Amino acid sequence: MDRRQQKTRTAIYDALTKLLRKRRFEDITVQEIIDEANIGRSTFYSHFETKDQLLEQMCDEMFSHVFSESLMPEKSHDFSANHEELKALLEHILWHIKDHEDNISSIMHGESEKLFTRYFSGYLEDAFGDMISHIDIDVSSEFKKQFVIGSFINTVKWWIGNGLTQSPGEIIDAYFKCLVRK
Amino acid sequence: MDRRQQKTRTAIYDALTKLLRKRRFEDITVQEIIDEANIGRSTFYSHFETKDQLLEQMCDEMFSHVFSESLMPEKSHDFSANHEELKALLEHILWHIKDHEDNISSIMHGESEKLFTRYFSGYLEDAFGDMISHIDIDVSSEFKKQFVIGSFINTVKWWIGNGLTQSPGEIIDAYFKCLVRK
DNA sequence: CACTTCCTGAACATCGTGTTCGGTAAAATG
DNA sequence: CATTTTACCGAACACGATGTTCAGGAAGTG
Repeated sequence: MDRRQQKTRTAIYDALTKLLRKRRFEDITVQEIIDEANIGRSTFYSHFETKDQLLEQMCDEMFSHVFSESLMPEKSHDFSANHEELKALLEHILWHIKDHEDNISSIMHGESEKLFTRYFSGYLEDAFGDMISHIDIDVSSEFKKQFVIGSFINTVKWWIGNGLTQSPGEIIDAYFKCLVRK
Repeated sequence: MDRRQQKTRTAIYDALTKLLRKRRFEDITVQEIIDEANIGRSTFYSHFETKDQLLEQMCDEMFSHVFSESLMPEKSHDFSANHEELKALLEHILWHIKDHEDNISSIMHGESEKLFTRYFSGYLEDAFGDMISHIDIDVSSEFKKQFVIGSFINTVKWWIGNGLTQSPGEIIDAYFKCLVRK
């Protein structure tokens, strides 16, 4: 790919990231992004059709980094071993989130938060998949799924909202303590 | 208050409610609301400064209905009695939500969903208050609060998103089964 | 019947969006 | 190198939504 394209692309990403630290996405103007990135107006529109598309592509890229590097565990037939692997996997994801703290925190306001939830939720359905079926509670599996995944995402959002104060390990421990109640 | 004011006010509310059934709040135009309400442009702006203010006031009114009629239980010193009262209170709220199904469902998209969460969360902090301190898990009380309230709101959102298929009683039962794991 | 308050709607200024296009600079090609 | 292709630039433009203003008409009040 042309170097020039790369340059403007990252200039735009960097500009948006910087602006997102100060205000919500919906309050940021295309012109501001253009000025911050120091590019021409038509250049912006030759790269992205709209401001929303920019956000989506930027998130796509970021989340694929966060999640793709977190490989799914091999599924053994031993449930408790699986359970430990799941905890390790989730903790691993939290570490990745911590790595991208700067970008993720700024995205977690306004409309863009929903993108996060959607991505995360899709990913977790796979991760939690058969763990959920092993939970022995007398409620529909749909409800179980909603409860387990929803409360996990919530917890992560809460963690991010508080500036990632605790360590990933602490969060995972606390979450499973609340969920499993051994 | 002047009857005319009342009329235009409810005309505006009704118009917005109707439009919200079809698209998200952020995609609705002031002019559309005006046309749907069949009022003059300047009339709208003499009642509300902006579109957002309209939404906020409308939600204020609705949520105060939903929650104000749900009185807090008297706090006894018997925890398990308190617990039953809490379940009854929560079920009561869900019934109120069901009553306002039409309005609430349309509000639960886009930015307005956050208003719901904020209101609900504030209300639940009171409701769950001392119940949370009685849960014996070795995690910080902040975390407990986040987990309990967050997962409840999630559940309710999920319920609403699915068209309030189950009965309030079923939802409360399922929620407490997952939470308490007796 | 006065008198006050509210509604009306056209006209206007303002702002953000997205497009167009002739010109310039920088890569790629051979 | 010389040539061709490609990306960037930015001013100008059309468009649509927002919010304000104001003079005149309609509806409540006493």
